[in-house]
Amino acid sequence: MSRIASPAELSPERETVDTIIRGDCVAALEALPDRSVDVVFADPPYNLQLSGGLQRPDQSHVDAVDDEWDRFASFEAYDAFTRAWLLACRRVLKPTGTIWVIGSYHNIFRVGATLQDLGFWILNDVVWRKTNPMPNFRGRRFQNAHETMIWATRDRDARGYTFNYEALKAGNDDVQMRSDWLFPICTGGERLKDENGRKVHSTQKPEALLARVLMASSKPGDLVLDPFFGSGTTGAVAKRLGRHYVGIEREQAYVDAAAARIAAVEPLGKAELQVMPGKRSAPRVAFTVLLESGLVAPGTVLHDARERYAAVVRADGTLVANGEAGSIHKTGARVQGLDACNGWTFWHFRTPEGRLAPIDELREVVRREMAKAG
Amino acid sequence: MSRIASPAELSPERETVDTIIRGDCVAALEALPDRSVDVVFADPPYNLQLSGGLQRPDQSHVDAVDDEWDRFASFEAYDAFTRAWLLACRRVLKPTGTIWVIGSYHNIFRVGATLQDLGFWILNDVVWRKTNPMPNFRGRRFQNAHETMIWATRDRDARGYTFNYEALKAGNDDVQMRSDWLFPICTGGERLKDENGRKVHSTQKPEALLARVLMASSKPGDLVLDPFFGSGTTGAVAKRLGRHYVGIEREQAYVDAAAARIAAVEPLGKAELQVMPGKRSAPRVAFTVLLESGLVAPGTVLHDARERYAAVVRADGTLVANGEAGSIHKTGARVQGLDACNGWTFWHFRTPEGRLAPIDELREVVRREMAKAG
DNA sequence: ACCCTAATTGAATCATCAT
DNA sequence: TATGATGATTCAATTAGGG
Repeated sequence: MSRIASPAELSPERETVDTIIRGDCVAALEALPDRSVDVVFADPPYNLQLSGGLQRPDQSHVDAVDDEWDRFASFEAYDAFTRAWLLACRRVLKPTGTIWVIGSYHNIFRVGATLQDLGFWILNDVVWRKTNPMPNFRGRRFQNAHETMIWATRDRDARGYTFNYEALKAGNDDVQMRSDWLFPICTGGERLKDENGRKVHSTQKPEALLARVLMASSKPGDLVLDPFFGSGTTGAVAKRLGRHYVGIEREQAYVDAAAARIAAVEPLGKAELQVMPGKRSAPRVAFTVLLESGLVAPGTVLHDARERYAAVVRADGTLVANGEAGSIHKTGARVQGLDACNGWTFWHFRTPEGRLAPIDELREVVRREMAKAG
Repeated sequence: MSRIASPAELSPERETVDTIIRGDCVAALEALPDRSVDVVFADPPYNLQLSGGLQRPDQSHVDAVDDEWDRFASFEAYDAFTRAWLLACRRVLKPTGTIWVIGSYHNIFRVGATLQDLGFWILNDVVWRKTNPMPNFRGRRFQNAHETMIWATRDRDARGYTFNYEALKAGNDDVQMRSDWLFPICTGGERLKDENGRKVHSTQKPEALLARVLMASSKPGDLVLDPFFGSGTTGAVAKRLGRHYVGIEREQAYVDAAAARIAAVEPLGKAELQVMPGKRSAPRVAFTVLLESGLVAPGTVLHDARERYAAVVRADGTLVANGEAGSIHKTGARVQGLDACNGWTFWHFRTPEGRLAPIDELREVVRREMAKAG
């Protein structure tokens, strides 16, 4: 199922979808065409000031020294590395695409500032609260019980990015999804182990986290890029949710583990993957269509829900209230003394049973008719 | 009780304790001696970049932060401002002192990176989760339900900073305090209002938040500095908790309001200066969590208790019945022809033993898991 | 005094399409 | 690219007011 490739085999002209590219992230990204990716999910290394030392953008090793100048130099090197991979991701991101980056306080502030400097526009920071974080053993700090994700568009004025607001709300007891998410860390059967029972990757992310990220910000069939693929959680969840993926990973051991893992994933069926659409994506229906189809007769009197206002429907699809005519929206706004109004939900008609119902219900009737007719 | 001073009256030699200094933060800090402050709590301007107005769905106007003090020409200008006040704070901070800075995604990444650049050493980032955040009115993003605080020492190898680990743990059901805190925003009687009933300051912080900050990272008698004093929450809480304070504030109106507020504060007796337990989080479980955690698989068919109705679970956390999708509650209501329905108790799944059980049982499983995180 | 409903409000980077 | 029309969109808490 998932192909493994080295950068040399790939070019923007060749198919890279559902592939793990082995190699350095910036170099490997050259194999991807401009503006081809819908969502980037990145879990970059933050081996900052730690025993492992720091890598330059060219992956050469920086000697860890505790001098003042070196500390500065180290942050600079990390920033340069961050700039390089973020710029490469930005090139391959569609104008309507979004990027997620996850990190901890060691690196997330530098990543966030760099994102802003490069022109990305932050939509949210989202906190992953861990149900079962590692305790603080020394008792010298608060238990580090969360990580931070930044969600951003490519550009400040980006329009048309995917956010499945309605579906998230419907799955969240009908209240909108907040910026703090609670999930367990990755343990148990989900955690990849090698033949000696040791964990394959030190920071394997839980699939539940990626599932919410991808359900929120992508559509079935979208292309998801993970430039630090690691154990392949992004690929596994993308495949299960009917999204395409490209993963980039330097270490052969991770590549192999991820490929095997993804191969075992069974994608969900089309029906289960349908995302609940919001009204925004529904076809537009003009008020005149209700008249033309006989659902509303000229001369009908419409009211607001509490019958404080009234208006009469004219044959041309306008409403008249207090002697002035206008669209359902304009008239609704005018009678209330407001700037704007959604006439579809404001104006009500009386049903045969005597109930007062919004004309939006009639629009729904029309939409169902339209759907049947194709 | 609290003295108000202009910088000209002050010098490092004169006593500045329990004083509000009116003036620019960097200039006013020159009045303070080197290494004299135990804790800095800073709530700098967030550099919100609001383009236009915002209306609620009912067309009422959202009173946004449009204060002059929050306007910066560019990220560069904001960074220069941040460097300047952080450097000034660093000079007056004791080698054993710590600094807190609060912000949102608009500014906190730049603040955090600057802290690191200047040599501060981050101990934790702490998330303030709001019980009652403002909604996202247009449904284009996640509800912005938290702010971030960074807690840092003056230097990388700082020793001897105050962290009342045992006291915090004792007040937290004997488990160590996590990095995610839950508090309501500042409203009601605590919120300072002017004679017209309008809020005095657009971003007044809750006293509970400051109380936990100061109880965690300071001792009675310590000196707490707030370089952006605003309505004086830091001073009020410091006085109540038996800490000394210095506040710096540019605007006379804020200075006056803060002075009056602090004057009315009654300090607690020594015996009462114990940690207050945090409010436990309200256990809300989204249906999507059952999917994300694998307790329910997409495609599962749910029934009511008597199997008169059926619905299919989709990956986005919605149910489909008779071709229409919606939340567990909405769908349960629709199939019964009712206005409302508790989907958790209405919809049932078949257990491995063949028993029909409400999905509420699965929610209980998740709740037990989540309870660990508060 | 009490209950129920309505109104108000909070650090917010909050639309899209046709012309 | 700018303008105007259409029409999509809110949660928790407190406070005020009516009965």
